[in-house]
Amino acid sequence: MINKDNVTPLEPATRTLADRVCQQIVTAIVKGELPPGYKISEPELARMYGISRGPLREAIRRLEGLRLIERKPHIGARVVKLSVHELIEIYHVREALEGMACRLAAQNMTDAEIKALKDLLDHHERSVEEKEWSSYFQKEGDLDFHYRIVQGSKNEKLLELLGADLYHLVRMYRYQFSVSSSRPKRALKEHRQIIDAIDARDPELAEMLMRRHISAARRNIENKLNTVTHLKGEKNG
Amino acid sequence: MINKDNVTPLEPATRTLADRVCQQIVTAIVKGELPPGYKISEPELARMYGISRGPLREAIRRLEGLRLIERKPHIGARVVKLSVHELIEIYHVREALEGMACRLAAQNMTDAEIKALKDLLDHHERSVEEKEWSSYFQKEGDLDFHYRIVQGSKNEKLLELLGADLYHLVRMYRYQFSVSSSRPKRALKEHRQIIDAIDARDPELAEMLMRRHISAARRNIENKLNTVTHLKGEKNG
DNA sequence: ACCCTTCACATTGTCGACAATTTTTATGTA
DNA sequence: TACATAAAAATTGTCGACAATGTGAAGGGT
Repeated sequence: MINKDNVTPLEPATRTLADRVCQQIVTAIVKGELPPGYKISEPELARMYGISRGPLREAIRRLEGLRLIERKPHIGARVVKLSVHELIEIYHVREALEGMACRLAAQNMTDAEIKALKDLLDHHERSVEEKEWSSYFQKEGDLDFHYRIVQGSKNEKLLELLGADLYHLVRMYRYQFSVSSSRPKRALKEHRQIIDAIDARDPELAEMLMRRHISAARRNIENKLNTVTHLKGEKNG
Repeated sequence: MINKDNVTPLEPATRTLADRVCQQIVTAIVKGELPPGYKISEPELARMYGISRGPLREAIRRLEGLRLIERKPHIGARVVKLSVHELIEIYHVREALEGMACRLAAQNMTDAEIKALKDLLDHHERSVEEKEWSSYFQKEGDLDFHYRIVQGSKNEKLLELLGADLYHLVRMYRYQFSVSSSRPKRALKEHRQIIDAIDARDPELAEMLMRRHISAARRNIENKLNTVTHLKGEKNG
């Protein structure tokens, strides 16, 4: 179930053990190496990452706060189960939150940040043409764009909520079902419209375009996944 | 600095030590018994709550996720510092999130829930008349109302974000500066308007009223605190 | 064959001790 | 007196061991 080769063997870099291992586990969960519903065995993970159970348990408590695992006292922790319903909920919340972020970004983003974001879109466009987006754009590039908009809103709380609690889950879904196929080109076009509205310092238009963008993504997911009826990773109950 | 009498001496109730202590610390922080900027000493707190450092550190990791303390590796954890700017940010986020929640509540709340919420407002009104609201309504009653609306939205993610990440901080602010004085009566009136709109199953109106309600509360805070220029609890740097 | 009880095992929860790092204190020099 | 250096104390990070709880298998009774 778990491939030890995928585990970076504890780079003795910075910070503390619990922090590093926490980040490693986040990545493992997002990429599906620790599949949904998987029972977190403390001895097993501790052995795998070469640390003691103390720091590992601290990491688990942090993962719990990130809503990536669910824990029951005296029973154990499991990787969160994915449900279409929950993903749809997240997209509704993103619509409200990122709509607001986009409006604020049109007011507060610096010209330099706007320029950098346009350059990023150029890079995305080249990636799409070179057909390498399946590995990058589809998984990370899109959230890069959204994350920068939220940063541009200059609202720290907004950044915390979206960055810490929602984007991990979105990335998780994206890695596990490869959603969006005909969307990328369309999404890129919508991204251009959004950054143009921000560049024009038009908050209302920027918010409206972002809400429509996320709403379209949500409907795309609804259509794709309602036909499948239920999900892939139904093992490990 | 810390009054040991305020610490419930470890009720051997349910769950695990770390969970109970975590909840106790949350309350202590919200009520200001652990003041903003206070240095969390692991040995001190462990002795105070009568537990070992192991569970306490897990609790601290959880507190960190709740944004109630900030932690630096090898240095320690401190209770978050309050800033007017941050509080204003939170109210902006609440405007977007609870506006959405209120719209959804008008669609998804059951008749029984609406009835119960109206009863709660009746109770609040009596409390206000009996002048006992300074201890209850001002601190907890208002958030009771808002929390139930969010519950009524039937969106779990929304409930998590507001309940886990924002309301603790709002309660913290409320306990520490006693904001809102002429507001309660006005707020109660606005609450009635909101529940009426929900009862009428009018999502757009409900959202608009909620946004206006939170926006008014935010402006009230801005006016109150901008004149004071800076905050009370500036000790414990 | 089915179900309940009991016992052994595995896992989670908690603790005290040691190692690593930071902060404070003491000391000597300009 | 002021400042830099270095030793000392305190605090955080990590570990291994023990206790408490939950899980599952074996055995006996209906």
